[in-house]
Amino acid sequence: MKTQYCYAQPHPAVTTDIVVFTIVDHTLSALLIERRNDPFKGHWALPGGFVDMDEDLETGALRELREETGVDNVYLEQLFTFGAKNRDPRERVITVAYFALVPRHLVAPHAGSDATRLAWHPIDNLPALAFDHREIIRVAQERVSAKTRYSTVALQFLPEHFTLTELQQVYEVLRQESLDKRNFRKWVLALDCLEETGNFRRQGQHRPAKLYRAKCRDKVEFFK
Amino acid sequence: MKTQYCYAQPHPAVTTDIVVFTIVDHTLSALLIERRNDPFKGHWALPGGFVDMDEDLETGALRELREETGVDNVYLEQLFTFGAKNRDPRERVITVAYFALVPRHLVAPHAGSDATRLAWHPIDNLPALAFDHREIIRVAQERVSAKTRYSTVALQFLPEHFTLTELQQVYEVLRQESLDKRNFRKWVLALDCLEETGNFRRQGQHRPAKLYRAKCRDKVEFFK
DNA sequence: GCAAAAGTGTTATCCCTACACCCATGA
DNA sequence: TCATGGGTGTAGGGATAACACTTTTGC
Repeated sequence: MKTQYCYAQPHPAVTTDIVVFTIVDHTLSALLIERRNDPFKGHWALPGGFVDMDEDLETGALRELREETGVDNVYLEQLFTFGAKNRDPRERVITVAYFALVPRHLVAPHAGSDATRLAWHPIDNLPALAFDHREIIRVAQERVSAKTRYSTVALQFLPEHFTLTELQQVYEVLRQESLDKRNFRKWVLALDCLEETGNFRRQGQHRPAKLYRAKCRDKVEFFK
Repeated sequence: MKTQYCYAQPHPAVTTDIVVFTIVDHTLSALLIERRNDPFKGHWALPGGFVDMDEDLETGALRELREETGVDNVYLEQLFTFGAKNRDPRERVITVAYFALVPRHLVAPHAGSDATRLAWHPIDNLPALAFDHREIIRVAQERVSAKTRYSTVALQFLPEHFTLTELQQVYEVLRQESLDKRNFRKWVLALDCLEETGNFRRQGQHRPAKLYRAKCRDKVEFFK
């Protein structure tokens, strides 16, 4: 006999979905999984899945991320909860959406055990998406862009050591505008969140760049 | 035979809880209901309840608010989803928290049909609260305070017509600091969100105050 | 006429913006 | 020596912050 879970009142299913952002080739990109089953078979979707009864929401999101993409140890923040009554054709599903920011090259996403396809997609050229995932990505992008204006989230896109030019490029991608190099450096150094590592990156036939590190990595600070 | 709702996988219960804020006597206050049943019988709690299967989340929050407090037609915004695995001793309950901002005196909250007690409580002097509702209120307060810095949410605490002094008091309560009258007026008028009604409020033995109105009530705008 | 809150401008300071050239390296 | 990106300072303008007195009313 099949196990059943019964309640006096109807209960919705609850999932987490995670918008994993990174920057690929100067473009904000999201990590998507190709669905192998209906509904939306063949469409791309956000990593995510059902919340276990004995895990917190954020723990569930991290677990899904690890299981489905191999991505681990990243910045994660709750985004919004999407619960339109018909957003899933099967049953009532409420999803608590998160976004994660990861440094490109530092994480090597790989499909989970069911060997689904996994790929980075530039957010301004997304394929057909399952459910309301396009809307979720849109909201996530807005949130991340907004947060670059009053916090240090942008650092989460970079590995431990980075140059100021790399950091500036992150800001330029997120804010969709080019920034003045001198003003950017003055501003970002005045935040007092960075420190020189003392080392340099030498690449190409030009002057080596100073490497910086966040004074407090994994703590996003607010300013203004 | 009792109706049962059965699923192949365990499902959590999903509720909405609403932090209704207003300003009473120069103090930010939240609307609370005294619980008449266990768990937390006799403690105070946020209005809220289970989401119906055929209503959207925000619709559910508005319905609960109306049913339990009589509050209707107010500014409502999703806050955060709280889903710690043991936050409700009965079963797994995930709550999508909202906050509402209401003009004092304009809404006349009254207890719902079950005649529970209902009262405004200053947020810096809260009674014993049920579940994690104190934490939810804390997060809501932070969010509202933060939003006054870059949006016109503060207008939602006032009725249609108000004086600049009243508006300044709202800002002072939310930002917990006193503001310079001349600078405040210059700043708020420069936002170009207000217009004079042409009428005056005369009260007390002093010069009457010009009444203003939001150019676009019920649209919260961002600036900076 | 007096108490009480409404209303109103100017100045100094700080921050943001615009802008151009020298430096260190590898080929 | 040349090509390439790394690195640096200053001046002007706009926004913010500090600050005090006159106006209108009810009693």
